[in-house]
Amino acid sequence: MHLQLVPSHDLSLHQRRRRPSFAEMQGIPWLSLLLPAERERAEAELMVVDAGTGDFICRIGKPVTYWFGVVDGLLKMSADNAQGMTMTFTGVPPGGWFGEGTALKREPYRYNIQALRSSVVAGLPLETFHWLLDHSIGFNRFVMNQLNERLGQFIAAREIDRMNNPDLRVARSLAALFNPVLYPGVGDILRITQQELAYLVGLSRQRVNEALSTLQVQGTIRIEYGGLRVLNLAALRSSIH
DNA sequence: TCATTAAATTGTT
DNA sequence: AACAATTTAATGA
Repeated sequence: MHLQLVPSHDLSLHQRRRRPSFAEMQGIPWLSLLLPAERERAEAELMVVDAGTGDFICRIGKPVTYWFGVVDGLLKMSADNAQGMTMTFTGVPPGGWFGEGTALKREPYRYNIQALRSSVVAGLPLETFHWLLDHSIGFNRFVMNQLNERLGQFIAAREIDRMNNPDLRVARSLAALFNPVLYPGVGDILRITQQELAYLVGLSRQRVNEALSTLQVQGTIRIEYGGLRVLNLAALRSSIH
C-alpha cells in the first residue's frame, strides 16, 4: 500500500484509438487459438490505443466497454481504499489480458488500470468478447486458464503484501510478472526500470536496487539497462533466504 | 554511417 | 533526496 506517485491523466480512448498493426496482432496470445472464422471477426474488431505515462485505461465504477490486453509497455492494476491511499495489486506486462471477470458479468470496473510508462493497449469490444465466448472453444480455454492463473496470483499477492522482508517482496513480485501463462509476451527479459518496479512493490528505488543486486549475486536474475533477465524463475518464486 | 548531445537509467551515499 | 556514472536514444552532418 503506498501513495499515488504517477501523474494521472484520463485517457481519451476514443481519440487515440486506432487499428492494430500486424506486429501488434502477433503480440496477442489468444488469436492463434481461434478458428479462421473466429479469428477473422476478432481481428476485424480489435482496437489499440497508445497510452502515455499516467494515463488511465479504466477507472473503478466506469462501465466495461472493452476487454483489455497489453501489447507493449507496463500497466498497474490498483484500487483506492478509504484512506485515499492507492493499493497496488499487480503490474501487467506485455501479453497480459485482464478484466474477464467484470466483462463476463457486465459489471463496472472494480479497479483502476494506469500506464506506468508509454504503452500500447489492445481492446476487444465487449460484444465481440461475448460472441467469442459463445462460439469459440479455443477462446474459452484461454479465458478459463487466465481466470485460474489469476486466482493463484491474487492469493500470492496477499502474501506478498504481508511480507516485511523487502528482498522477498521484490523476488515474489518479479516472479509474478514473469508468469508465462498470464504474460506470455514477457519471455525471459522483462522491460521494467527499477523505478517502475519500485512503484509496483511499494518500496523506494534504492531499496529495490539493493534487492535486485542481491538477487543478481545469487544468480537468480541479471540486471540490464532498462530491464531484467530471469535466470532461475523457480528460485524467484520460492527463495526463502 | 558516424560523432555529438540530450535524456533516461543505474549505482551510491 | 541528491549526485555522479553509465547506457541508450535522438540529432544532424
